[in-house]
Amino acid sequence: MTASQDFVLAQPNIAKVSALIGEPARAKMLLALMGGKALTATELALEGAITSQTASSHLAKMLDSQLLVVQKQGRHKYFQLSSLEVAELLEALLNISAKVEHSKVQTGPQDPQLRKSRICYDHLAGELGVSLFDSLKSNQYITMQDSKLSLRAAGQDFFNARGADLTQLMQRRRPLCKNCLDWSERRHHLAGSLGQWILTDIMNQGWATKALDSRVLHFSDKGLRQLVKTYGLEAKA
Amino acid sequence: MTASQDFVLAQPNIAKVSALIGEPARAKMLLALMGGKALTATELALEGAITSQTASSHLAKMLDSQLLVVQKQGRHKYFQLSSLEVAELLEALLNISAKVEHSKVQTGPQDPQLRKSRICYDHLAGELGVSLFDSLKSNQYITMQDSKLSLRAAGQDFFNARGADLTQLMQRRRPLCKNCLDWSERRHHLAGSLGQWILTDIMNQGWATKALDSRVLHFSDKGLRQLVKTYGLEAKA
DNA sequence: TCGCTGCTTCGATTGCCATCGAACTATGGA
DNA sequence: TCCATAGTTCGATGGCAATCGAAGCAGCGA
Repeated sequence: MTASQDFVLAQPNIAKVSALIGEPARAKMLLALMGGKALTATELALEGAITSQTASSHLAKMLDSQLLVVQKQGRHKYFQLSSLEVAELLEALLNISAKVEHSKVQTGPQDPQLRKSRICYDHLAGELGVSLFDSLKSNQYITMQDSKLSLRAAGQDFFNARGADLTQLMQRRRPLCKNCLDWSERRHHLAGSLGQWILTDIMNQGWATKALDSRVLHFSDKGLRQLVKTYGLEAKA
Repeated sequence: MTASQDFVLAQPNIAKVSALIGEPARAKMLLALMGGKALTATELALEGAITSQTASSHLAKMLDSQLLVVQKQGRHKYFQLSSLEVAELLEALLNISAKVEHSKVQTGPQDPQLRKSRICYDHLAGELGVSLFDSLKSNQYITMQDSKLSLRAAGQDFFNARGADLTQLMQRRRPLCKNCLDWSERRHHLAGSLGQWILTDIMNQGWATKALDSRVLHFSDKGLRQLVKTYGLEAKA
């Protein structure tokens, strides 16, 4: 054998991972897991609209290639995305796909709930997510330069006053503020550890509840008013 | 028909795009295009190790879903990735795939050339890319906070002196400095419009030439010395 | 002990799609 | 005008992988 033959092309095999996501049933399961909540095999089978046998086979494959992780609890198995990177990969795919489909004369109607406010793995997305981000910017709490975000002094005061432990948030490896392109709105919303804190806070305050079966976030009337008041959201045109 | 039925689940179809990339021959073609250069249908067929008929069918599909764009020149067709976003998606896939394969006992040897220095769509990657980035940081030309990069005054002077038109670079929509995780090194290198400028400069100075058939960048001895001297790279351990 | 439910394994079926040979069109050069 | 090359279209083939029924295993409660 020649040495040069041995050294031909050793790129990571992106086809394998991509083919996994490329199967419709698996894609549906993965998107369901973008809600951030761990789901059982049966729930995921429902999401994928397939029988539990088929789902079992799919889930085994996704575990094997480490897209998912699993926790066993009694006779249930709870699946989750294995890492933030997987969520980010899915987000990148959502964006490209949304763009492609948009240019091809919009077909079906968008789910208005999903469009209004949804969970993007661990932070708030959709119309409300975008408005909130706009508001933070117009208050100069957060400024953007070259698509990089900074939390200004006023913003630090604001979030400290709301009870966020910014020093602790900053110590994490992931950035404090990060923008995340929204596939339904084609504008940015706030990700990063601060984005995560805001969503947690919304839940803790009881302003909204997660839908059981999707990524939709349901705000109560009161919760929505509180959100608008707290962050000074613009009323929607 | 009930209204609620109409509104069920209207997420972008990520499976379609992902399935496209999930086919090995197509994946190879896309990775070849990560070199940034436009390639003809025949060249891409070679990359994918398939006949031109098959390649034609694949290319038509990728054009249709707007992963690629094409320019006709006489009897040749030159294909390119359609946007920076597609390149970023591929990069995300490379990273996840590299991580997965790494955890499964490294199989084949990595191509040492590819590992040393390669083109990542429009900027320099591989060992040299990482060293260069490290050097820019240790000189305080660029600083990192929360994984966000800033070009400091000293760095602005440095690049201005090298003939970069920073004001023009900053006016583009994409960020000036952006870090990009390197799948072979598992560390960051410099992307963004400045990263692009550096690669262009390397080529203009004649320090390196693109390999005809891959993403590998070949530095001449002299070019490499110049690069090391100019950017003050550390000698490799 | 029994039965219910969550999940997995096995095997047979099915349908899709990548593949290539052959034949075709189009461009450019001699 | 004729030939070589780039790319496409068509049709037949083959292989792979998703699917589900049936059967099995494993917790859990009564």
